[in-house]
Amino acid sequence: MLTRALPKLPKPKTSFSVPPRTFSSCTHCPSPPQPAAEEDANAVAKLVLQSDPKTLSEALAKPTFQWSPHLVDRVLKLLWNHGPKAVQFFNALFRHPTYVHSPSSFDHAVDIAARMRDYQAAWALVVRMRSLRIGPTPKTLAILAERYASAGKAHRAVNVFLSMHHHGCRQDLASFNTILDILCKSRRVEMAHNLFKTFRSRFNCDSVTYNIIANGWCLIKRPPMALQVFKEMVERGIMPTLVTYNIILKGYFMTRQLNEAWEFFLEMKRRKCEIDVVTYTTMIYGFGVAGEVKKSKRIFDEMVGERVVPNVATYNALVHVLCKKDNVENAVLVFEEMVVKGFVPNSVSYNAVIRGFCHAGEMERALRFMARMEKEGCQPNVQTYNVVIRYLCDAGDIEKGLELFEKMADGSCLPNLDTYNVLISAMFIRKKSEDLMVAGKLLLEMINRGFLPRKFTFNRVLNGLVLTGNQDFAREILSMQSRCGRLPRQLKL
DNA sequence: ATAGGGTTAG
Repeated sequence: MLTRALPKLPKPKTSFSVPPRTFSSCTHCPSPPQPAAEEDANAVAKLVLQSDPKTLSEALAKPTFQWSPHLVDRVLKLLWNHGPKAVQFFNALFRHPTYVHSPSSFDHAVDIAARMRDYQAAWALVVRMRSLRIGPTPKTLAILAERYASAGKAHRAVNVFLSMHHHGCRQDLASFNTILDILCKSRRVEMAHNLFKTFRSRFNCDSVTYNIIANGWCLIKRPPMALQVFKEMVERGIMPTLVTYNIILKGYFMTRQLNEAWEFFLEMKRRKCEIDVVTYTTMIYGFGVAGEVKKSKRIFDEMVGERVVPNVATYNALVHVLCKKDNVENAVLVFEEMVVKGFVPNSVSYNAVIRGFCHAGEMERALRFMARMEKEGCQPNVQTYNVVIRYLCDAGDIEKGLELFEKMADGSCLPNLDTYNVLISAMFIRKKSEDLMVAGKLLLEMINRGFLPRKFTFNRVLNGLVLTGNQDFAREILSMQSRCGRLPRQLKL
């Protein structure tokens, strides 16, 4: 029996439960940040995208702009997918006669520079924060560590943590938990576990620490290791929480151990856990994705019967499952039910339905749903565009895909790495010389925007250009590739 | 930015 394999555990401490916020995000009552700020940010982003870097400082110094940390942060977020422009904007404001950057804007700038792997620029900003005596904060260093980890430089991430005190930050339990989480989320769980074992006596590790490590093992599909962490936690007198249980539960689903997940869920009930909306959402999603849609729906009903109130994430899980394993029409019914009950769908909800339509080959309905999304005040995001563009191209409507892509250029939703990859792949469908020229153009454009194409993408485009007789353009891309630090492969031109 | 549930695809 599985339950016998579970360590003997005390009844978990239940996390503090927040009352459901069904109507708190009503569309008629906009949240605090002034609606005007959003339009200002869009206007500034557009201006930055269009202007010559040399005259940008002057333009930004004009009294038309009321600079505030919030506005600067908004603009940086809009320019997120155009790193060089974002950095230009941030630097140009240094020359403003009165405005001084806030720590949070610095953090965004550090993030953007580090994401482009310009660590020198990122550290220069850290130094500048220090001389202005506004940082770096532990968050700044966490951002840097995260960028190192996701660039495959986990050791440098650890070094950032180990040398925190050199930057005027305290090494405490919170920063320790953060670095462990960063390592785990970039799948360096073994390294996280080792760091944990090395330093656990120095910090008063808590349930959060153990939960982070347990979650890490689940992420790389090793629930047995998570259970071991669980056991060790109990042995050391740290009470598991509902979060711990929810982590293990999801771990079983990730390894497709449905029976174990079900048994674990029953065990949670037996141990009188106060099963919450996260537990139920995990169950609904887990069974649904595994194809057990009826069980998903039954669990949804059970939740309601138990007076656990679903939220948008719960509905999103169900909508996703119905799109994938049932059919879009039923997903739409659940979506409408959610709306009727007063829940405000978010971009995840809309994207799930849009993907459902795309998958069912209903491109017109997907596009109409996208328009509805916009009308209801939920701006289509880059994921929305990526899905629709991908399916339009797959369906052979490459012109329409390109058209949508052009629409993104105005700055309200700039294309990201995935968008470029999707579109470049689409340029191979028709095997037309002109399409390959477009692919080459897109490749150069993405590099100019701070994205580093994979070697695979370079090779594919190079091959395509050579095969269609565009040798000159291929040469240009090859030289760009070597400037990007990617080894140019042998190619006869 | 100290932990858990919805954004990927056959």
